[in-house]
Amino acid sequence: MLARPEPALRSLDPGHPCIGCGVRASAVCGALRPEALRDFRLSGTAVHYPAGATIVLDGDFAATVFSLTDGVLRLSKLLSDGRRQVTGFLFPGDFLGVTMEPEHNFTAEAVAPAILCRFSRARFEEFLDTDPGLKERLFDLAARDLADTRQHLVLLGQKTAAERVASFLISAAGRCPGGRHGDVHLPMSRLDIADYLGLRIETISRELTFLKTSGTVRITGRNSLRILDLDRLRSAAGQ
Amino acid sequence: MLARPEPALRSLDPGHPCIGCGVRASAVCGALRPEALRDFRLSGTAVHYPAGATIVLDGDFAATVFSLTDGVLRLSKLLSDGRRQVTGFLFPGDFLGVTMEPEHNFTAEAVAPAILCRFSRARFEEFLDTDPGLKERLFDLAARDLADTRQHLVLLGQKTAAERVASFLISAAGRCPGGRHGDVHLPMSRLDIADYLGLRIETISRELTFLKTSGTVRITGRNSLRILDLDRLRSAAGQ
DNA sequence: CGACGGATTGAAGCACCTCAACGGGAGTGG
DNA sequence: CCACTCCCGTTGAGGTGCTTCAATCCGTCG
Repeated sequence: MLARPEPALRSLDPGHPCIGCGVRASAVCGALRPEALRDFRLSGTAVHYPAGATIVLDGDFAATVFSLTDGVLRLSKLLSDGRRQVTGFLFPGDFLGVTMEPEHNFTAEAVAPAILCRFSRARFEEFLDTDPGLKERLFDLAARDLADTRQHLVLLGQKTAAERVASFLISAAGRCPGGRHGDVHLPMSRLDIADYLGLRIETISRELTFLKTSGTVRITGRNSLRILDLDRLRSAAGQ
Repeated sequence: MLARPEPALRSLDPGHPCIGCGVRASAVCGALRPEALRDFRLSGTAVHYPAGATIVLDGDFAATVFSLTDGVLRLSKLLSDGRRQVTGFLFPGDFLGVTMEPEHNFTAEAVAPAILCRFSRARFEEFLDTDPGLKERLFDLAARDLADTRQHLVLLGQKTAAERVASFLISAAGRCPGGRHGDVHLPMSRLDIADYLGLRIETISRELTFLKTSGTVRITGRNSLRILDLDRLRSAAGQ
């Protein structure tokens, strides 16, 4: 079960509802044959969520799974007293519910207005049985998710505030859409970043201004910055 | 792909090499039919490691996968300057290499003398294709692993030292073998615990003595303790 | 323009770390 | 059997990195 190459994207009927989907190649759907994709798409419906909306709640029965086609989601877990750990962010092409567990084990909320392709889980499982490639794709996604989460453990358990912020910017540059020429778009708030990195918003702010004054980055807006010195940022990230 | 009940363990030939394996029911092998199990077992060999031995290294090509039949393993990731994050511990019945990725993404070392059942990955993948139950079992294991790791994120990102130690003891009581009547066996060193919890050994020590003086636990040995007040420990764990 | 919410900056506090000394059980050699 | 040693764990005292609390800034929207 080696990571296999992206399946070639075959041509679709002009009228196919997935024809305009910008994430078809990278999303799980990309693993499907065109014929299967039609059935697949017909079994799912596009749903819109405004910024701040909750898509699934931690502990909810997982009656549905989603493919994110547009927007950004924040995944988080809450302690009883309100402390929140953001476990990750989802970007277009990402799948919500990879583990196919009976209950979701995190809360998913829209950071930016989001469009998702929703499937009933029962229906989705039928596709899993029909199309072996889809199952393998899902397994690969879970494996990658696990590797990313372990890296996140290292960050939270061992890294300093400066290293956490630098690491975050590097991974954001790689994952957020629009990461050309060192331009990084940060759709989430400082509080989201803080809860993701296990820090306070003031610390995020201080570390960002330090990176700014040291000439490592240029803050180009509330939700955007440009990496000026990637080498320095990498060494600041502590590996 | 709901978590399915343990497959009933069918009777084995008296001469079968797996007949005496104490973890057959709970390990991945439990998903196999007796006929398949025989072939399976013949393709794997039992290997012994002394305490402290390295089984796999982070980044190593994953030519083999393992099922742990006896002992305890420590999984960890290293930063370049030597800081170490222990991402988890493996106990008898656990599988090493669930994600079937081309490279291991953590180092696995024996905390206590360990016996593992080793399989070539290529051979193991053949079994995956033959026995659909095995593949599902592996997926379920990966899903549980991911859920555990996310819970660990919450611990490292949000919890205080006292909460981390209490949480650790509770989960150790559930996972370590021999956890009757509140007796908890801690096969790993204080340093291992510290690196698992993102703390220093001195802090572990201080929190344990606090739990002792508050009457929550009784330290019965260097590697063992007894939980006297589980309710108090639970509330100390912060959920 | 004024008000609001998110972000930044500053000053003081504290949780955990660092450094250092001590203790105690296991193994070894006499 | 005891004495020695080593290693791991514990305890203490002082330091620091991040937090907490509070004030200010700034872009957005009415």
